[in-house]
Amino acid sequence: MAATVTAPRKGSPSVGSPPAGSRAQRTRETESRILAAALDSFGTAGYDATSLDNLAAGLGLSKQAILYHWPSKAALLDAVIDRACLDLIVAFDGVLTEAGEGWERVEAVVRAVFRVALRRPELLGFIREVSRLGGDASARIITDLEPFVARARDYLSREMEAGRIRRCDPGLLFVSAYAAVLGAATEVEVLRAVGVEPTMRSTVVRRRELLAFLRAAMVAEPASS
Amino acid sequence: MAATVTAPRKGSPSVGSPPAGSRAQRTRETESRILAAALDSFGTAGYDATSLDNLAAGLGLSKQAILYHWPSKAALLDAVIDRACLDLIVAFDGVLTEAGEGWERVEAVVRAVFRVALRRPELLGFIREVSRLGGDASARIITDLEPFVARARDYLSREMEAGRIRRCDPGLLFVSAYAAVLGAATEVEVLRAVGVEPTMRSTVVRRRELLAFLRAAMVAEPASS
DNA sequence: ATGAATGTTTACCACTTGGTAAGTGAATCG
DNA sequence: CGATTCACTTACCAAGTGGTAAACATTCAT
Repeated sequence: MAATVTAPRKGSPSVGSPPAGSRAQRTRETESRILAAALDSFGTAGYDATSLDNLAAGLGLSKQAILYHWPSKAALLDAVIDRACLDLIVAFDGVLTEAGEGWERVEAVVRAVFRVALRRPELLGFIREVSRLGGDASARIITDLEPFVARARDYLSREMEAGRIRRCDPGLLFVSAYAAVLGAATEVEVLRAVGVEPTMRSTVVRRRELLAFLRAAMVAEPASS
Repeated sequence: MAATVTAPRKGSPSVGSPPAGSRAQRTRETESRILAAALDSFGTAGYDATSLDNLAAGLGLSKQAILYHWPSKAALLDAVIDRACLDLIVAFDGVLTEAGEGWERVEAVVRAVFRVALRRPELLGFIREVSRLGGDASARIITDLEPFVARARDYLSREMEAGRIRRCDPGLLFVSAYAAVLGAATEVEVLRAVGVEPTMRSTVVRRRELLAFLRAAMVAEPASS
């Protein structure tokens, strides 16, 4: 654009100039940047409120650069869904495989959710947004997260079997817990409504409160503090 | 809706011919119809995905008819918010004033929420949508529902005082319960994900399950079956 | 009846939307 | 080296978007 770069050799600090790696590598990186920006915007502003033009401008690209990598906005959404689900699985995989049994593990998962809610709020917002959009998008996210959900349900079933968690329909228990956790982690507006400013400090309190709530609701034997 | 009006002169078969009442009355009715349609569309399709043209067309009006009653789409949203909050307060007022003490009353509220979720799903969807939009809209809904929320919080405080409900921060307990209830009532996509088809029958089971969940989480003394 | 207020429509506008077509400069490959 | 593929841009479009202006019909007050 500005400089007369004939021999990039030495990474000129301007944007887009320095060819960092192989072509395929740079392409992948561009796609990754687009996906990250789209995930952010979809998850915060919403899908409808996100225009390809704005998205591209924020990345220093033109809209057609995006449409080169994906044929349509809907296709981009699909790609973002896959990416978001991958991120989620990565974020939770550790907690789901390690972590102890019974309540301990549930607590670890809740802590993981709050960690994600703090560090990457757009990710949870995006899940909400997609399930709001319905249709193909919802179907896709369900498919993507199916193994994940299955593990959670199986885990709950086993814990019930072992008598460590109150016996009930594991699917419905999962929904209740999911709703409570995601809500407590993301519904900042509601928090404001009840007079709780969502600061970092209050988040800690909120998490503790939610854990007590969940513990009381899920654990089988009455837990004497 | 069709016949028996005074003398529509020649009843042109087109819509909107029969003048039902006084002018002011008909105006109010038109505004009410617009608000109802907007609430429905905002609550299901979403605010951004709802165009004034479509909205008007669905009512047999033109877009400008809407813009006559409210100066902008944002102003219409405000009006819809007020209306939705009014509907909510009406729907819950009975349960909040009548209904017994302690757990009994919580249960009555949860039943009311599920009733609303079944009969008027768009209403709860709209609340979600507005809190997602943030900004002025969220502020308005918070203001509108403030007395409502205050009553709920006060109630929880009193019940804790009386030892009927587990002692904790009433605001945070409210959030947890709110998230769990609204989620269980509205997150049909998540339900599908865990293999629960949201039929009328399963809704009953879901409500019972949620009540058990909430009861375990909230009630102070260990409730023997 | 007459004139004003009211509710609504047609016409129009500037702007944005997702998407297409064609062109361009650089990296890659024969 | 030359040809080609690749990643991307500029130019453009038809279909909407919320919103304005003005004309029109009906109802109300006088």
